[in-house]
Amino acid sequence: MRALVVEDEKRLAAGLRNGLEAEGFAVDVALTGTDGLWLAREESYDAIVLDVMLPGVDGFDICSTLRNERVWTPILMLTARDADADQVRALDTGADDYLTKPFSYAVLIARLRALLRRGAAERPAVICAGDLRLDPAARRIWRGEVEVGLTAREFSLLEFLIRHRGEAVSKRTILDHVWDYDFEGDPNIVEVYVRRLRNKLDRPFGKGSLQTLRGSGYRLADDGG
Amino acid sequence: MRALVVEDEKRLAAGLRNGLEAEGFAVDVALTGTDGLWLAREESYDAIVLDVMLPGVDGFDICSTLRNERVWTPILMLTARDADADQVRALDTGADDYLTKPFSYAVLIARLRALLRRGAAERPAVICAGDLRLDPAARRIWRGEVEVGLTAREFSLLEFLIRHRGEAVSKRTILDHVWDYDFEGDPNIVEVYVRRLRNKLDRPFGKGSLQTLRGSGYRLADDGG
DNA sequence: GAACGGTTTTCAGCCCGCTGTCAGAGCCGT
DNA sequence: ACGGCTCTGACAGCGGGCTGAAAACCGTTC
Repeated sequence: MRALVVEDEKRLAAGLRNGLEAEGFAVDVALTGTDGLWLAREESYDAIVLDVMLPGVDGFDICSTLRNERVWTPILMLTARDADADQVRALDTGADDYLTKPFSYAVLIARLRALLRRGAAERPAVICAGDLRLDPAARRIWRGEVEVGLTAREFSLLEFLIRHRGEAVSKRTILDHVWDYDFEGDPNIVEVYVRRLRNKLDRPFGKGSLQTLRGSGYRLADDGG
Repeated sequence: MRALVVEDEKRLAAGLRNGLEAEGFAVDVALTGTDGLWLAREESYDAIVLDVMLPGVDGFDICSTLRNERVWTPILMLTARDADADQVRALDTGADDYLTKPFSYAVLIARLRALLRRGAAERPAVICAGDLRLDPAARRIWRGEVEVGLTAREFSLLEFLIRHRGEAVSKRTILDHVWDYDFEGDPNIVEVYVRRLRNKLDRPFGKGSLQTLRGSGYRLADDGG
């Protein structure tokens, strides 16, 4: 379990590191908001403990930035005791829980564990193949930073392919999974829809992620093209 | 301070009543899960102590039912020592803390006081999606600064959507949650109500937060439009 | 009980765009 | 050059969703 602590008070930061490490976490500490944001983006943590009061980029900024970038790592915010508004704002900007200072480590750990348990299950992960991103819950697709609109059938097909990225999938398999399993129409429909996906996801971006394996089906490149 | 104790072992129930009353709590005791749930709903407590092992409706059921009904009274669950899974499940179903049997009254009281301190303020009073705000307790809605009046059904629908903001929700799911789960009328009703929400919340403000995902349902933009 | 305002549900018609089909051209391995 | 896949553009039908209105329902008031 890796945790990131973003906290500018050095004493508190050190205390948190010790407390969490004693509980078996691997801990990184960032002393500024900028560093914190950078680490949160670059590394992959199971949880983030975030002080709201930071010089420069504050906790709210970091939190909303991460959420905007679709980073769903569980975030526990540390707020000042008397600032009620902070707590509302913490949850609004996308934090999963908050703790008012001062707090005991026992409580912190308990909350963090609760978050971790909910954590991942909460929202099904977005699936990526290179710079192709698919959010199953929201039913949204991005190629790099631009969102691409797909119809229901196009979405199902892409979802199937991206879940099997890097694998060869036969036309028959696709028909069974994306169309009704008893579909008895023209298998050419798959070619038609592959083409539609290419037109929306590959051609405009100069990519070639959706490969034809003549005689044995199709494959979505696992690096997204 | 009013506390509810839900516990079927009479000796333990009596002990808890004495211990808590000695600490200045006004205590109600329920000996069955059904009674406990009923009391928790009807009365207003500052804390609930809930045994997981109950004949009939058990502690988990009570807890999740209450949370679903948006009753956020702090809940302390009493679990069996060796059942690790119970403790996880306790927190997952929405309990705020748990205690393994056997326990000392001193610890119970201490934990309970800790819960009370965090207490009700814990849960966000309002849910937001961008500049769309919903106050579940007060049953009020604002778009930006202006309050919008909704009927009961409109409110339920919006509440459901805003709790799933950013996610695609199918018409069937909506029917199950906003209408009776066994609703057998015309699903067109959802379209009708979506339209009413749009007329009240989007159109007058030049927004388009309530999107149609043809073939797969609706989605409330998580930035509110 | 009758009248009434508001809410909820049903209904029928319309529209648009998704879906699946097809025929012809293109491509590839043999 | 040939035969089988695959690609491509066009097209017609269908059905999902939208809309306005009317009917059923429900709680209130007289």
